[in-house]
Amino acid sequence: MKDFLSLNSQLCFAVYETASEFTKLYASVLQPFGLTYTQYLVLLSLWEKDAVTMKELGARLHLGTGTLTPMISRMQENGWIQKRRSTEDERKVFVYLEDKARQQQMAITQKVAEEIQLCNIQVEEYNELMKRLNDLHHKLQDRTDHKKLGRS
Amino acid sequence: MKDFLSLNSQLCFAVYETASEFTKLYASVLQPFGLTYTQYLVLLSLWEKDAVTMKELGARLHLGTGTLTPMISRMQENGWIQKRRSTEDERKVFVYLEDKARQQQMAITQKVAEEIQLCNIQVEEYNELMKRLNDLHHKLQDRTDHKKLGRS
DNA sequence: GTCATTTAAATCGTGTACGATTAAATCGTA
DNA sequence: TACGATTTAATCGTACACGATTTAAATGAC
Repeated sequence: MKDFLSLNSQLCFAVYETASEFTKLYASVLQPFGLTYTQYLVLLSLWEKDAVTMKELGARLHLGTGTLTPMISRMQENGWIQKRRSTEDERKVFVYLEDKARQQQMAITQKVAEEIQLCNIQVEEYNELMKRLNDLHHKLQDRTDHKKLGRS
Repeated sequence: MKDFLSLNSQLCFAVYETASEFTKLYASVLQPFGLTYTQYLVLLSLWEKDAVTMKELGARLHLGTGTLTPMISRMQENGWIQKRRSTEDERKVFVYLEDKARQQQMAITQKVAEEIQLCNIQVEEYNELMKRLNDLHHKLQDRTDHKKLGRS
């Protein structure tokens, strides 16, 4: 049990600190553009696939409406995106990129790339870390899936 | 640049999603105890070293007073810890574990261990992930250090 | 065709998170 | 020893993040 406590607390801190350092790096790059890290994730998602509903966007980012609704409103106020209620099904709200977001994509990506390069992260490391994160991610998800199905 | 955009967005999502899934796992275990994930990190830190100042606690958790002060107050209201201003130097505020926190350490750790075991995470994976996270963590920090010193 | 159910967003309350500012105590040094 | 600089917390404003509730629209069973 003592082993577990120690290993566990190390992992808790590692995940927590690394994620927050990571976020801060991006935040510092994004600030001049008037973007937060989460808003940047929204743009990343929309650059891949535009014109999605709040529900789909929330699913992609694993965010509920309690987080998404006010954030998307702010992004609309800042001219990054547009929200429009569907006429077909008035429950749905679609989100669209504004020109500003398309025009600045390269500039933002460029600045992020420059900052990342300062860290000297090798592609191998990049991929290995991502693999490890995704493995953990899937194990965490499988666990909840098993629970929902009445444990495996 | 296109390569970078794709790799970068994958890593952004991987870090973000994994950290939030990870946090949610702990949150679900901790909720019956009336603890949040961050409050649990405070306990982990104090179980290792009790009777520290707000400043030291903030340094250990990489949290500023804007986050820490209200959180520590809540934890005091809930009987986990005690805050006492130093008589030697009245600028300093020391944080102490309450009996409740010591008494429940095993029960909390046990519940967390049970939940983690459901994920079938191997020790090798555990260590490898931690190594990768810490490597990234250090590279992120070195980068800011270089900047402060007028770039390397 | 009506009404219960389901679906999609918005809203609310609580709790992080962070940068900037403020306030009080202590320290350094003339 | 006086006083400006530094240190330590607290406070403030903005922005996530999440669970729970609410509201409105669409769907489905009868």
